[in-house]
Amino acid sequence: MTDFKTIPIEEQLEHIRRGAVEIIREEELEEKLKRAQKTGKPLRVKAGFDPTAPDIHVGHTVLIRKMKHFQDLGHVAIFLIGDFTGLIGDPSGRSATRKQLTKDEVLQNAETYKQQIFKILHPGKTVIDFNSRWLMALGSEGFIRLASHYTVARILEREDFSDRLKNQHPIAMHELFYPLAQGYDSVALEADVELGGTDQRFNLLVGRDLQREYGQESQVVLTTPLLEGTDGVQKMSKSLGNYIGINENPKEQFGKVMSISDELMYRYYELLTDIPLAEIQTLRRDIASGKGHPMDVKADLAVRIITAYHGTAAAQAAREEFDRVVRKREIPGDIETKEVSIASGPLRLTRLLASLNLATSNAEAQRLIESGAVHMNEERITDPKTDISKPGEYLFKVGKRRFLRLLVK
RNA sequence: GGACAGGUGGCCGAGCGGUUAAUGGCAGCAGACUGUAAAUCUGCCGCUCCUUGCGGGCUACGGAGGUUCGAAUCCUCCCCUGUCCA
Repeated sequence: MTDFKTIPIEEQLEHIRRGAVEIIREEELEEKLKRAQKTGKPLRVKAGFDPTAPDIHVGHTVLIRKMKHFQDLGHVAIFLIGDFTGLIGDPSGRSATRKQLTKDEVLQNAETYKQQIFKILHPGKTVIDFNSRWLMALGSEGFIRLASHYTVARILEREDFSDRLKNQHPIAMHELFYPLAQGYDSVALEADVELGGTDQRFNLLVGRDLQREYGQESQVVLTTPLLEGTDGVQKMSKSLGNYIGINENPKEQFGKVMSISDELMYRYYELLTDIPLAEIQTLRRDIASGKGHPMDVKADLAVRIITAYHGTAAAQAAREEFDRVVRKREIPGDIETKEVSIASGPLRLTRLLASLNLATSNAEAQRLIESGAVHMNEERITDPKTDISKPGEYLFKVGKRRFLRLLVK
């Protein structure tokens, strides 16, 4: 078995560096790796996650895949669920305080996490922990004592805080404690390395300082980029609706990957696959010279991503379905069928579309019809006053990708 | 505690007594085109009713009242945020 005890340090570093934005400090990492090799003791690599959002999208996987890289080298990955920090909640804004999670909900969310992250991580090599274990035990006295290890000026250095201060936006007291709590996690776990998105840089660095304060060797900090969402501009997030969920069905995932811009796909290649960087460069060159076709390259990317979560067969099927429905504008293989009765009189199409969830409201249905988006039995409907008055089987198509078979009785 | 500045549609951000469901941008949806749900261009973008009309009704500019024929726009009180002073 090859792992950190035998793999040359330089090779390990190379593996770790891929996709990393910053490693603070690389010399320290090298030292830690050398020591691990000498003592046979693996590094403890920690990354924290929010307990309230166990819906993982491929943006999160950039970080999780980095954990996997460490695991591949034989190190220990600690998947830390921030149930304590999540308990306090981060209102940031005037909306209602985030609801507190019960112990049961946290455990349930942890299960959901496992079910998703183990598509990437090795279950046997992953430690899952909860920060309430030690942060709860601190008590208010311990918390204030913890706070004495850091100064206000240093906390306010955080860009996000100083910006808000400058722009006259609110900063709640408890927000100042977040970096401290997170930093203390590293102390409690005696972490050698902490991974986080670039937005976490400050918090990760606080961990280094606190470890030193508590007489430990400082962790190495490795930041990963925040992946742009399908819009190509903003970071991927569920609330912006520009995400690709790893639990989504393959067809949906395929479409979403195909919807990213040609430029963005190289970034996805780099951060969401393990294809060597040199090969990605070749793909780019081939497309620029006309030797390769961006659509095919993008479809390959989609297949690779989907294979990881649903297997090869499902990925291929998704590709074929996409070819059929989107490229050739044909009818998809399996269409949902619903039934409706006209016993009480003819049905106005607009209302029907809304009730079938093919449109969000009657008004929306009318707009769709007026813009030529609605097809019934392969014929475009242009009259918003259309009624369905005869029984039979109808095939509805709304836009390019919403299909429904309707049995009218 | 005092003085001042703010709170507008999913977000950002105009409007500051009347064709204002509210300019513009982003996001979203649709159509055309295509090499894909890329790019580009165009249209739409609160809900609802019908006799589908530059139609009717309802809801909307932090909250509650008030002034006015008429308010997001003026007044009063309250809530929230920030700045400065104490």
